[in-house]
Amino acid sequence: MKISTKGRYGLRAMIDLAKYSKEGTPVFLSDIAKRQDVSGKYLEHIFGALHKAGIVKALRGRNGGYLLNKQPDEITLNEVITILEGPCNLVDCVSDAGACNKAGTCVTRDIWKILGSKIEEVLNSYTLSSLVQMQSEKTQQDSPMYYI
Amino acid sequence: MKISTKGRYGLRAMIDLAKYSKEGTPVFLSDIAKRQDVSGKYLEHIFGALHKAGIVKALRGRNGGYLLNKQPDEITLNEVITILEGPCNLVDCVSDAGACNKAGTCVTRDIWKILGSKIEEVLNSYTLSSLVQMQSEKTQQDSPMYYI
DNA sequence: ATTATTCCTATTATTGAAGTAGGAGATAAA
DNA sequence: TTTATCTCCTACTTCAATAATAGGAATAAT
Ligand code: FES
Ligand code: FES
Repeated sequence: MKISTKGRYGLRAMIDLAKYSKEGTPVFLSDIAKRQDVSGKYLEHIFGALHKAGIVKALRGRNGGYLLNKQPDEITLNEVITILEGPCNLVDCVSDAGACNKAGTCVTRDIWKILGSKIEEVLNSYTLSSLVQMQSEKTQQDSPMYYI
Repeated sequence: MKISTKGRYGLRAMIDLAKYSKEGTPVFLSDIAKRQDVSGKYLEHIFGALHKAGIVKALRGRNGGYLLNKQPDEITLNEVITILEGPCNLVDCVSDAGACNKAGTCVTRDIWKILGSKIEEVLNSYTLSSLVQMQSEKTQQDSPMYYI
């Protein structure tokens, strides 16, 4: 039960994008890759998926780059994670009853359902903008503050 | 983000064990395997782990088998799943800060922490006995009831 | 025309999951 | 005592997914 690098890198990249794309200025993938310390070539794949899902907008050609396609406070973590990791069914039979025999009477299936919806609930309670804010608060605490 | 067969089969087997081991009578692995429709050889592996973790007791030799080592209402799903799937850290850096660079300032790490503890919370709220009861209620509903 | 970007399709290497196989050790029944 | 029936242990195999890398086509500003 692990989140893959696709989900991890992708989420970090989306937060990065939310932070750095101000006023419609597209952000280079290479810059995100550098800041987040991940392979640029690999990030291309991830943004391919994000783009296909319509959550980011791409500007091609020189000085192109990526933009969020919605306001940062309208993009939940659940949306991002679902795109990159798939719907959070902990087991296949949750969405496809045919995946297990006896799915009708299996009580563990009910548990996996409950657990999956709990996870979605948590992921739905955070947006990109809330994460950006959390991050700025966090780094503010780390660096010294000067009051006049 | 999936539960492996080890966790799925293992949990179902533990529920089966809780249901069929009455009054200290050990249950054959082969019977569990038959009822749950999984490979007996594979179940041996799973019960190896469960036994090593001390959650089940084994009686060797002819007419041997397995028993729960605690009362069914004292065994939480979290305990079982943790043994079989490992602690539910969605990413490695949650338990080992060295796994990611910048773990100190990474805000997604906080999210994975929160999510992990939420999952544990849910899994801790169910025990083997509660699942056995859920199952008996479920099968009762499915079959017709006759009142006198 | 050149340069810098996204986009698209393969390819590879490594790992983990899922299960098999064969036999050793233990114990009760015959 | 022998035999049948269990758990236990180690090794092996097979398959699919992950995590990248690679090379170039399309696009658009300079
Ligand atoms: S129905 Fe899929 S695990 Fe029980
Ligand atoms: S510290 Fe591990 S994902 Fe950020």
